[in-house]
Amino acid sequence: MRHKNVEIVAEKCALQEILDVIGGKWAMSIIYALFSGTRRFSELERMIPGINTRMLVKELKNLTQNGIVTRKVYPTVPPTVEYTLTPKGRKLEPSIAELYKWGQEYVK
Amino acid sequence: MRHKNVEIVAEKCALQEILDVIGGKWAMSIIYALFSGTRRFSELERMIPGINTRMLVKELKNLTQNGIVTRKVYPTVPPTVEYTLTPKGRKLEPSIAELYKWGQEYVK
DNA sequence: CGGAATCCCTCAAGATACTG
DNA sequence: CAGTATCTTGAGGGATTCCG
Repeated sequence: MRHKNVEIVAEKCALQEILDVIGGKWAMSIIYALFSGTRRFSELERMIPGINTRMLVKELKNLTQNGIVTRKVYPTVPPTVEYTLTPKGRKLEPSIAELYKWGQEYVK
Repeated sequence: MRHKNVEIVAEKCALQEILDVIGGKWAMSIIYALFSGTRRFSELERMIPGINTRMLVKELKNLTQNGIVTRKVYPTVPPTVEYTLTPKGRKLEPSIAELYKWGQEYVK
């Protein structure tokens, strides 16, 4: 008999927070795009094929509220808005980079 | 000017495969539970609070089809079914472990 | 024990048009 | 340019019952 005691894993808190951040369909793509540095809204839109305005806005708002990215507005005309990863967000880099590596190794 | 060229990131293939595997609400919990070794269906059910039968079945089927876990049936009465990570699945360990660490560091 | 089969429902995600 | 504002759809997920 290999497993006498079944330990409880995946207590809600940690898992939920993680999935709230990277669980969305586009969150990882956005974070990944921001690894390369600060980006404007339209840059992100062009870097991530298939995303639409509404989803980009929504995810960026979510990431901002979760303390993953910061949003900086320049009062220009037309408006300029820049998004940057926070330290908390940058700490996701190793994990996400690893996941991408895994994906590339195992896709077909 | 910091970013002359906007590189395209997050091509669909890699990202889609990754999210098909760990994007589901319970996938990460299941994979995480299997890091500790082979588990029976009912063990997983007890290790992951909040999951229900249907979702566990569904995710395990998904993970099996994606080559993340293997399913072994023993013709006993009552039936015994064991789930184990494949090498491909075990290669997710570093990334997911990192994510959990991140979650624990940054939850509240 | 390890599922399969139903029913039900919310909400994530898409498309599109409009605006300061 | 960087977003709102609507409308719509389908799939993800939950609860429950039944079965070999």
